[in-house]
Order: sequence, then C-alpha cells, then structure tokens
Amino acid sequence: MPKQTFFNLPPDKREVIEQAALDEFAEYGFDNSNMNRIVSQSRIAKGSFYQYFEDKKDLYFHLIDVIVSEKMSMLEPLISTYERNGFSYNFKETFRIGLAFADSKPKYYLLGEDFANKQPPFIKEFIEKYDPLATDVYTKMLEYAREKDELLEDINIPLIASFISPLVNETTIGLITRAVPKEQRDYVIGELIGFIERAVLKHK
Amino acid sequence: MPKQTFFNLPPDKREVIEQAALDEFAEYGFDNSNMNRIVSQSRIAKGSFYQYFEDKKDLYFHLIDVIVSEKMSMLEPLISTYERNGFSYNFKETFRIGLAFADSKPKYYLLGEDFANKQPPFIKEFIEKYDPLATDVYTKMLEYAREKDELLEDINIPLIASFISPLVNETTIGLITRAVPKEQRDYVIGELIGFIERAVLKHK
DNA sequence: GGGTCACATGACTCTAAGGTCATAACGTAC
DNA sequence: GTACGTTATGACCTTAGAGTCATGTGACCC
Repeated sequence: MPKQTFFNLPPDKREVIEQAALDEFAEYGFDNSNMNRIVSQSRIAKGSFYQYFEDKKDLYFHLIDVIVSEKMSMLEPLISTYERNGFSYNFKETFRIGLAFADSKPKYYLLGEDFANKQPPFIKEFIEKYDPLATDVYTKMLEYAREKDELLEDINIPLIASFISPLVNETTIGLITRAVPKEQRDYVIGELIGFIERAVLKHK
Repeated sequence: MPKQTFFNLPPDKREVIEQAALDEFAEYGFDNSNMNRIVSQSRIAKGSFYQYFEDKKDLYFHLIDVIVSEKMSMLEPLISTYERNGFSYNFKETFRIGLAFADSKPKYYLLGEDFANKQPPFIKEFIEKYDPLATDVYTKMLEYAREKDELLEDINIPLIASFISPLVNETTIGLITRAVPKEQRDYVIGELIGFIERAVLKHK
C-alpha cells in the first residue's frame, strides 16, 4: 500500500507518477524496470518517491490494483446482466469489452500480463526461435486429421493450432507445478482432450 | 554458443554444470538467477565458467537448446507416425509424452516456461490475489449457460473456465502486441468464439 | 627438464540500481 | 514573523552480482 502522503498529493501529480511507472513496467517488466527512469519521468526527486511508496514493489502492486479495478468496473455492468443473456452473447461481449479495455490502455494490459509474459530485449530472440516449434506440432496433427476427414469443415489450421498451444502449455504447467495426483490429472487431461476434440472434430 | 572449451570438457563435468544451471534457472528464473550460486554448485571457479561460456545468457540459451532437442527427440518417433493415426490418438499421445517428459525432468519444463511464467517469491502473492478474478468471470458465464440449458451435459465448469482463461488471455495479448488490423482481428475473435462454443455448448 | 598449450582459480574490479538522509522549501496557524 | 507540520530534494550510501585478470597447475612433447 502506498503511504498516506501519496494520497494527499494533488490528483494530477499522482497521475503523472502512475503514468511514468506504467510506461516503465509495461516496457521493461518488473525485474528490468529502473527507479531512476521512473523518477525522472515523473519529474519528482527520488527522495520524494520514497515518501509516497514503501519500495518498488509497492508501486507495482498499486498499479495492478488500479488496473484490475478499472477493468472490473468496465465489466461489471455486463456481468450483472449475464443471467439474462445467452452464453454466446455473454462471451462475445466480455471479450469485446476486455479487448476495448486493452486497446484503450494497451500498457495496462502489458503490465497486467507481465509475469504471464516476456520482457523485451532478449526474450524476443527466443520466442522467435522456439515458438514455431510448439504450434508446428499441432499444425501437423490437424493437417493429418483433415486428410482423414476427421476435421470440421472450416477449421483454420494454423490459427486453431495457435489456440491449442497455450491451452496445452498452461494445463501442463498447472499439473506439474500444483503436483496434481495421478487420477485427478488423468481426469484433467481427459477433459482437455474432450474440450479440444469437440472444438475441432466432426461429430460421429 | 558455449565456447569450444566447454565441449572439450569431460562429459560428466559438463553435466554437473548444466545440472547446476538448470536447478538455478528453474528455481529463480533468468533475471533472479545468480552466477555465484551456479558456479559454487558446479564446483568450479568463476573464472573457469567464463572460459566455457560468453556470459550468463549464453548459458541459458545453451540449456534451452538442450531441452528443446531432448524433447523433440522424444516426440519425433510419434510425430513420424501422425499420418497413420487419428487425431485423438495423436493428440493424446503427444500430450502424454509431453507430460512424461515434463515429469521426468520437471526442471526442464520450468525453465522452458520461465518467460511464459513467473518467478517465485513475490509473484505468488500476486497470483493468489488476482488469478481467481479472471476465471471467475468465465465460471459465472458457464453457470448461467447451464441454467439456460445451453451447456453440454458433463461440463466441469471450474475446470473448463480454467481452460478458457489462458486461451482468451493469450489471444488478446497476441492481438495487441502484434497490432493485428481490425478485420483480421474480428476474424480471429470469431474463430476463438466458435472454438469455445463448439467445445462447451449443445449443438442446435 | 624446460617449453608450450589448455584449462583452473578466486580475489578483485566495476557498475547498476535500490534505497537513505540531512537539509531545504512550503503552507498554515497563531 | 515565528513555529510546526508536511512535502521536496538530490547527493550519497550500499550492496549485489556480473564479469576480469594475473597467476597457477598439469599434461604432453622433444
């Protein structure tokens, strides 16, 4: 939590600081962010900063709070009508609003996704090198399925492969890091497979 | 690329170094890893290390190379039979092998997912705080769909919500960071929605 | 047994960057 | 206009940790 001093500041000054921090974190991620840059962008002295916040982490968490609550307040009106509408509508609208939010504040999104994501410079090389490998496997799989006429008609193979890839990755990581026991794990895998099959295969 | 010196080393010495580096990166991630720990775990002098590798990054990339090629060599026999088998079999087997790989070398996986992932200490607090929010939205959506009898019978709502969440996130990030133009974007979103709907909704 | 080459060593250097502190400026009250 | 609380300042401190270098060791050759 920022110190009281921060909340005593005139709003526009606060915003300048938040904006500078946002720019920094969105560009460099937490680990590679730099307090000197943040402070000079904010046009405040370093000492001042430490009168507002405990430390760098405090600032970061504060930003996340701001972002999450802004996003939630954009979504809330819709969420409160979920009950009245069909799944497709709800999903589409939620996605649309989420995307609109991300568009209007791309940096918010980048920051919010920082951990789930990559810091700039050298990670890029990396992604470019290895990412294709992962989706390639699914692409192949889908192509053969098409040859065998198992696939639904208008499946865009590379695109769908790019959907499957993170799904499988996240699930795998979840299973490993949470040390899910064997049976439960088989269950999760079964569900995931069912999920994907329903989405891409013809129904018998 | 590691220097020639590294490849001249007796294999077991090389492996000790690789193992130490792996442990370190898997536990701390690249940014928070520490050369002194790696070096002392490897039981070599720091100076020696820098006779083997250009720098820390060089080591990291080397490990990734090792991992990717090991994983690929585990998958290759299967991939070469994709053509002969059905999608379900291919998918299941690929997943199974991937998971077996991850299980046998959990650290490989953690390292490979490092960027796509979170470093230990303080990120955990974070995830615990905010992650539920995201899947919650989908959970709600699915619950209402069930009430309306739109949902397929044996959908495990929280689990499926946990599948949807990374899917949407990754796609959103992709759209934003790659600055995909409007029409193409609508197309991607449409495909994603179709994908999910086929996987969770009853067919009309 | 000395010369050469490849590898080994760890104390040391160097720098980046987070965080501090003594002091100044400002505002409000009396 | 003096006193007190609050906010501002930036030079400075401190530490962590990546990377270096001068020197040592040992294998092999002639």
